Amino acid sequence: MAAMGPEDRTGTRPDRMAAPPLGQKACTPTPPSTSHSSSTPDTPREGPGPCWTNLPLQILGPTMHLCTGEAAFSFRSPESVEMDEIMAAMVLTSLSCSPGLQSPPQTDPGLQSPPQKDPGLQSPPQTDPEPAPSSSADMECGGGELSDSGSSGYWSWDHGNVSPSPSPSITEADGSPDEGLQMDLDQGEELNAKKPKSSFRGVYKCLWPSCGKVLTSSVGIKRHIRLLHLGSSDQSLREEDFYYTRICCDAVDSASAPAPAPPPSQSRPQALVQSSAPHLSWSSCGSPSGSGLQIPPTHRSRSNSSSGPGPSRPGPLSQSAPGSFWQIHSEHLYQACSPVQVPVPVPVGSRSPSVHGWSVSTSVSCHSNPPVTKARFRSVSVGEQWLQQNRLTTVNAASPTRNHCSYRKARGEAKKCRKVYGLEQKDQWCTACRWKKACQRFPD
DNA sequence: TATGCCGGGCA
DNA sequence: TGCCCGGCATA
Ligand SMILES: [Zn+2]
Repeated sequence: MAAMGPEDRTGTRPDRMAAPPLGQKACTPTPPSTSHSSSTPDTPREGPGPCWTNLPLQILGPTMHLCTGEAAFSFRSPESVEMDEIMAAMVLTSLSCSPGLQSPPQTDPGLQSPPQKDPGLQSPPQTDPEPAPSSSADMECGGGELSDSGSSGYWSWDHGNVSPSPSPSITEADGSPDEGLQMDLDQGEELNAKKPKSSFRGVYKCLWPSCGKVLTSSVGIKRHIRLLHLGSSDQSLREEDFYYTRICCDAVDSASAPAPAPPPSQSRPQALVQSSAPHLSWSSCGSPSGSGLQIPPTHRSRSNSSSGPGPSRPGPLSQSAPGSFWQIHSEHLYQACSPVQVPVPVPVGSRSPSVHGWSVSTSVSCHSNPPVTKARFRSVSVGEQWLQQNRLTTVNAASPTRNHCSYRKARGEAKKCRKVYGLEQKDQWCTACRWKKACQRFPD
């Protein structure tokens, strides 16, 4: 599944991606993933200019983001920044959802220019809405890093959330995942509730931190945001867009799926994500989790809220866990058998390996003492000896610790009486051999 | 299949 | 306790 997820998405994405020429959308998705992979250093590959900007942002911090491309933004006055944000938001909204929603006047130009839009968006708006959540989200997705992306995702929501819906919005679909993540993080409940609704296909979700309200109409959601969250202010009018997301069935599904995954990711997942694909970003998160492979065995402690996801993760865990299990098993094994001395592996019970170890410790040593010569001298005594020794050995072995390990010694290479003398000369055999016991004359 | 032995039974 | 053998594991 997991694997599929990412790929599929990528596959699907292309269309979408292509559709929105804007770097934005493309960016949103990618950044997260990349960010994960290369935490800081990498400057993203330059392909999608804007997108990459996000990366730096994460690292730098909310305000900084702008920068990748242009430090200038950082310097800007808050107001200007806000303006930018608004602009960006407008553009995004227009692109993603409905051109009609708000006519972003010139936004378009601004948007297209990759550098600006990201920066603008992220800086101000973010802080308000979901500072904390984003972080949490990050955690889940795959690594702390993601969280940053999450924040970016925040923004992404604009583009991203998009609903696959019929036409235009397609591009947005990419972004949707982000939202899903955040949402999950912040409000897992809400998501659940929403999903059903989302099934519709075009649902607008309120992104306000504590609010998960879902409305079917953009107007309604805006109204909701404006009235309940923003209050009535000039900015509020425009920022509404920032606080709601459009969700499509697809988006929802994907989002839901991924959500679980994220938790597991943490350390390794990132790698996966990266490898998998840039676009994956969120979706990738899901997939990775799905793949689960690596994940985080030990650390995952925080799987976040993810009480649920954690368990699901077994996949990954399983692997990681497996490792631990292995050790455990091995240890147990040793305990069981080795207690005595020889490291001979438990398996011994069955066969060969044990030979050296235990033979040495127990029986063999004993026999070695009584030189062959003696044995030859007389069989009778030998018989007794054999019995005694045999008993002794058993006793020693048994009492001490290893009961089990009643392994059979592996057959020694040395020729025994039987072989040496053959059936014909059975008389020549040592008593033990005659009795079908361990040969004393030719001990291993 | 032959060999080596354990485990068990019998006297 | 001594002797023998069934049966298993291994080569
Ligand atoms: Zn012998």
